[in-house]
Amino acid sequence: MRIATWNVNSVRARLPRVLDWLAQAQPDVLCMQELKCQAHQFPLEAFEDLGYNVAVHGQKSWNGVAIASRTPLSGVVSGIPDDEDEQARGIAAIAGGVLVVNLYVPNGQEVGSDKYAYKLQWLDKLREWLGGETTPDDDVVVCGDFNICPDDRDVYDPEAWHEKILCSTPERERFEGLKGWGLTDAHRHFDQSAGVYTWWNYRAAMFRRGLGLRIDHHLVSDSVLSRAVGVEVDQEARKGEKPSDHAPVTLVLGDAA
DNA sequence: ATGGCCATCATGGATGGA
Repeated sequence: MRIATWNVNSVRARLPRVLDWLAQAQPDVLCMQELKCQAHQFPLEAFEDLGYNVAVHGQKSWNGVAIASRTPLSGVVSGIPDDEDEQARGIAAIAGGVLVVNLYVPNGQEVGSDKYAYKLQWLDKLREWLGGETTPDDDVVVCGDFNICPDDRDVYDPEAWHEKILCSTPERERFEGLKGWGLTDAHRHFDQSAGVYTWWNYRAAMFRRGLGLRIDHHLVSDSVLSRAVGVEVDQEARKGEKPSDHAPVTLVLGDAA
């Protein structure tokens, strides 16, 4: 089973790239973030034509998340972590027996800003929501665009980013808190090395120069980790015409025991 | 060379992204 996450930066602007990637990579599940459209604007038929069932949580202009799955989705929940949140940043569903939680964590803009406070509060609420929804004894994958570099190995220039947005200690503490609840950063489990990135700024030829950040993650429960074979970042998808600024990241699971 | 982009809504330029 392959569970991918990809911040597509507009599903409508990116549709040909996303469909090409789906046809080629053949994930069982694709979690998308930054749809930048309402649910009724989502190009549903194109996904269904490729054999995917889709659950969409959208909003006008910004944010928006969706889960596409080859097997039917059940128990779809949106409005994560908070029903009152007007921003469409979380959707969860059971796919192939696994609870898949797809997140687009707020960016935070700048440490100390109102948006930064919202980000930290959002992450605190997420932790509460998870505890109320499931337990780490279940098959759980919490994935998406976390907008957090867990440690300095995930940053092309740690000095320049020291305590900056995406790298500040309070953000990293929230990430560690999710791990403390009972989840494991799947990529880091398999690869201790520095310099594996999932996002590269469009500006300044950052991708060509290999200067990026690792901010898209799979946090998995122990039962999922025991089935995991590896995590793949598809840098090819960041090349070519009209790419997203994020690469798709795929958690690969072996056959269920 | 430390700056370079891109999408949305709208139809110029502000806003947001990370």
